[in-house]
Amino acid sequence: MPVTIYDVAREAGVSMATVSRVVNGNPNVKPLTRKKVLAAIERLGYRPNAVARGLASKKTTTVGVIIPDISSLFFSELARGIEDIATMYKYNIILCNSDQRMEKELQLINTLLEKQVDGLLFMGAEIKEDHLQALTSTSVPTVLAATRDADNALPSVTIDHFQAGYDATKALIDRGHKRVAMITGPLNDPLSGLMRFEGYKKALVDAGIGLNEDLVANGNFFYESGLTKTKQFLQLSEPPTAIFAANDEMAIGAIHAIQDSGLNVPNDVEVIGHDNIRLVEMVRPRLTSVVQPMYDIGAVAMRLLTKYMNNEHVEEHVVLLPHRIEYRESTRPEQE
Amino acid sequence: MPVTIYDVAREAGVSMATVSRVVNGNPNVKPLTRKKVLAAIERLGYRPNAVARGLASKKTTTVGVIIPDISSLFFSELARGIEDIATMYKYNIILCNSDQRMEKELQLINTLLEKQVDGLLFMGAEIKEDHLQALTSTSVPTVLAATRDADNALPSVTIDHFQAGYDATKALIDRGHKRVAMITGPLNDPLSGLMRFEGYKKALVDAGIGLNEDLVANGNFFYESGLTKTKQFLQLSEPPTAIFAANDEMAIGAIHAIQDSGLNVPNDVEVIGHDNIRLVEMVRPRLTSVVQPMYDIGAVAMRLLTKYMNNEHVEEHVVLLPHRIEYRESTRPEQE
DNA sequence: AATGATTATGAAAACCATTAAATGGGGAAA
DNA sequence: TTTCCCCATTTAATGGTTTTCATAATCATT
Repeated sequence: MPVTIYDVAREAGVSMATVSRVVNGNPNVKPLTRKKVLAAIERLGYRPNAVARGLASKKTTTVGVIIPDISSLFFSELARGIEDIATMYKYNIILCNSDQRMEKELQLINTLLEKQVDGLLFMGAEIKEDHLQALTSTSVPTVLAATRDADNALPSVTIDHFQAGYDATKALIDRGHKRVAMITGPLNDPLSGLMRFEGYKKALVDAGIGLNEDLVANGNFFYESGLTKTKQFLQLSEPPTAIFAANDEMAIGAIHAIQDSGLNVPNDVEVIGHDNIRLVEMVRPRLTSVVQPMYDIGAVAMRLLTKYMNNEHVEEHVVLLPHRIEYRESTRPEQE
Repeated sequence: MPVTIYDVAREAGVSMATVSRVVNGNPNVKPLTRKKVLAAIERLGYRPNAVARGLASKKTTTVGVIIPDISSLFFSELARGIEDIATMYKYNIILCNSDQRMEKELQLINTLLEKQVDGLLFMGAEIKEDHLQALTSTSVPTVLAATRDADNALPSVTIDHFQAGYDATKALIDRGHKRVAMITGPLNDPLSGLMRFEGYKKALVDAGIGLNEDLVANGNFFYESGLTKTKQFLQLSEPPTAIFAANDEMAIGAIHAIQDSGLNVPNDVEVIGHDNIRLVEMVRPRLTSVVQPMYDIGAVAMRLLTKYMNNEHVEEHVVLLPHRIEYRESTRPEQE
């Protein structure tokens, strides 16, 4: 029923190979022939079948994207970066939510490979041996975005989370704080969880303050957890005067907990978040945050993937993007 | 190089047809044969090629999703609903951002049809003649999510935006307000823009108040626009005592503008937003908002699409989901 | 044991393109 | 004129499945 390349060939009085050349912009076609073919295509309303093309050419111009949760402010921004660059290079995206469940992740990798994607972009928390095995069981190139495997076996694009945690903590210490609390992410998340926390600890030690267990709480990256953990902090006999939260949602929860207990941000407690999601501008006081360039991470990761898919040479397969702190009103202007 | 169904057939000593049956769960296979085939598959590490399958079966178990902007809080939630149900029915999603640019939308429709998607899920603002033409140039079923065409020619899933605008406005009027302002969306957006505004006007008229042009501002759905439009409202000689914003981001901007000018929400000005995105819980005061069930819209739209793809009977192709107002602290407790 | 009804299996034709190799025609060089 | 080369085009093979149709095997009935 649908129009095939064969129909066009007959209509134009040429072979299907010639039609194929015209469709694919091959220059070896006489202008007159091209015109005839184009006319036939127009007349018949021919639309090339990408599935057949994929089978014949072994290329689908499609990449698989495995993401924990597209409805997250953080990942949706990343996804946008991925998709924009993909579009730029004429790829489409098959998007899959994993909820960071390993079995789902493995199953998705498999499904995407069955679908013959030209490349794979993976976002998640921890990369286990099973992941590596699944991803290397094939020649399909893979790039990790905002994620890294322990041995750097796979190409990845991230920021330096240890340094980010260090910087945020040090910024608070430099403002004269001795009691700097941290609301961490889940510590089984090696980068956003563990590394930021390690950076925090190192900054404390370097400043001669040392770690106070009472001032550390494990959050889960959600607003609620920032709220409740901070309430607990405020009930300490010596509550913190500054809080670093491992992401912005928790930081905003922290701010509200502080405000709800009658205290002022930043005068009583200063707060720094992490990621600099769009939300930080939409709260009062606006949130000081470590800028993790989500869009760029996605974009760079996708760009890197295109290089692998084209067999271009890649000089450095572990990319670290710069971060910085964007100061807003949840911290006081720096002391001179 | 990769293992094909033929390799498995040889290894197992059967024909490819039998292997195909085993792989696809066809019951007409002797248990012993099935076992042999399964063993061969395991031994060879066979992974079915979905592209070849798609060519042969004319089904790709993939649906195309055209969305204005995946990084938007609103649409990413919708997308999650879509993806969850898609997964449930064993479909994958090709996700494309349109930025609501018509030429891009049309081009994406075409690309997705080339890729032989089994169905199409479209989100956007206005559905023009060109869209309808592109979408009906094919037998691939399409469902509109959070979008509707003027003639209801296409299946769609939305809420009643007129009624939603009416209800929000009436809620404010019922609280005794005479000067109820509205920050609308772009009025070329028929539902979120125009319809909500129409509902607002009707509620005013029904209450015998009538439209006051000074109390209407056209926003663009972004935080900034809520902020600036509200500042303008507050400079009027008779500023509004209540504001209905066509979405939550603008409503939060409105709250901040009010607070920044030293006034109190809700005591001086009450504010109602629209959509009930996750953000509404993360501001102080928390925002009263018209609940538009984004996740459900996505989920229901996808479910509807599966019915069309399976040629199941559909009783009603224009689905209206219920909405309601979730009251929080940006409005005062209702008068008895 | 013959018959018919099921069930299990195989052979081969789609599916719709790409692509490598073959072909034919035209022009230039010998 | 013959030979060689180049360009445009065609022929035919290929990609990995599903699916139809035919055949073979099994089983229950009589």
